[in-house]
Amino acid sequence: MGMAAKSSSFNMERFFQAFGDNTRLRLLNLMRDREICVCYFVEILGQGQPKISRHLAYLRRAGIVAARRDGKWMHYRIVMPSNIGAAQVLSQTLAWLAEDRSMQADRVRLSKACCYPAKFAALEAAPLPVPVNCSIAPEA
Amino acid sequence: MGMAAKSSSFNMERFFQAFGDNTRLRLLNLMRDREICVCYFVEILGQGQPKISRHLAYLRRAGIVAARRDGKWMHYRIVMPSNIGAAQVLSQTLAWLAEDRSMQADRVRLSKACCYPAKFAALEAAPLPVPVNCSIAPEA
DNA sequence: GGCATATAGTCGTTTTTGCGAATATGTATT
DNA sequence: AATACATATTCGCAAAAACGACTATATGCC
Repeated sequence: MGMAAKSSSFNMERFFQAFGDNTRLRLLNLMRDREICVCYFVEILGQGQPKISRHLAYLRRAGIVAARRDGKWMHYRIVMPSNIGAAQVLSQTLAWLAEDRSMQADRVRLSKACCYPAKFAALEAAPLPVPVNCSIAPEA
Repeated sequence: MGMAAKSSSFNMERFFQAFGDNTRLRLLNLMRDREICVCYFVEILGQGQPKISRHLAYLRRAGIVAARRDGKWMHYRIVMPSNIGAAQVLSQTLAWLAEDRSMQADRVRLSKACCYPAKFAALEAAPLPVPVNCSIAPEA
């Protein structure tokens, strides 16, 4: 009694464009299994905060990540699109990112920052990233 | 025995950008299981020939398709990238395209054009698309 | 309220992309 | 070699994307 997937109407062009930028790929790689707050992205990628925020907004509009406010901090996490094809491509891509050298390097820096946040002035008071299972997107 | 995949050095950004355009997605969908000559693309998509050629060149430079000359005609086919992650994402994407309504419509038009090429002035003399198995890309 | 902090959004500019029109190349035919 | 045909490439422009600098908003704390 399942309902057939509405695979039309989904904008595949836009979906793939979201992956067509290295900064966004790096953000997704960091969020692969954790919910992370913006200041960590800024610290790990070493890029300006407005740039990070803009790319996160891009991913949010594309339905690939979701945000959660926690006081002053905003936490971002990956959400699986309800479109089946999109979800499969996203999963596959996340697995691919995990194999990439430079993406692994980002993850190493993230681990270090999580262990010793006090060493990064900007992270001293920030909430630590928290493991998550990628949630399913609410009805588009 | 086996050689480990060189997953670094591959430009993921560029790879995904190749999918970030509807014309290119339509071309890939048509090539899903056949080698097709340019005049068919032009006829089925109803777009100018230079535009089609430019997008095919884009896909070729991205290592996603290969071309074969046959007299006056150029035939294009999908090639699986040697990068494992890329190959998996490509396969997944082709399967996704097969589910999409408008992509299915393109395929229907292609089938009709193949059955009655004489009905399309431009295809009268052109070589028919030929089924292929996606070949593996030669060493990058 | 006033100030500090974390993040988001705007503005103007630079870069990149996609396009149609025109042109060039390569192949077959005569 | 002249021509015709299929395809590729170039050129100039318009639209879109990405960026840094700046400004705006939201929250917490005194």
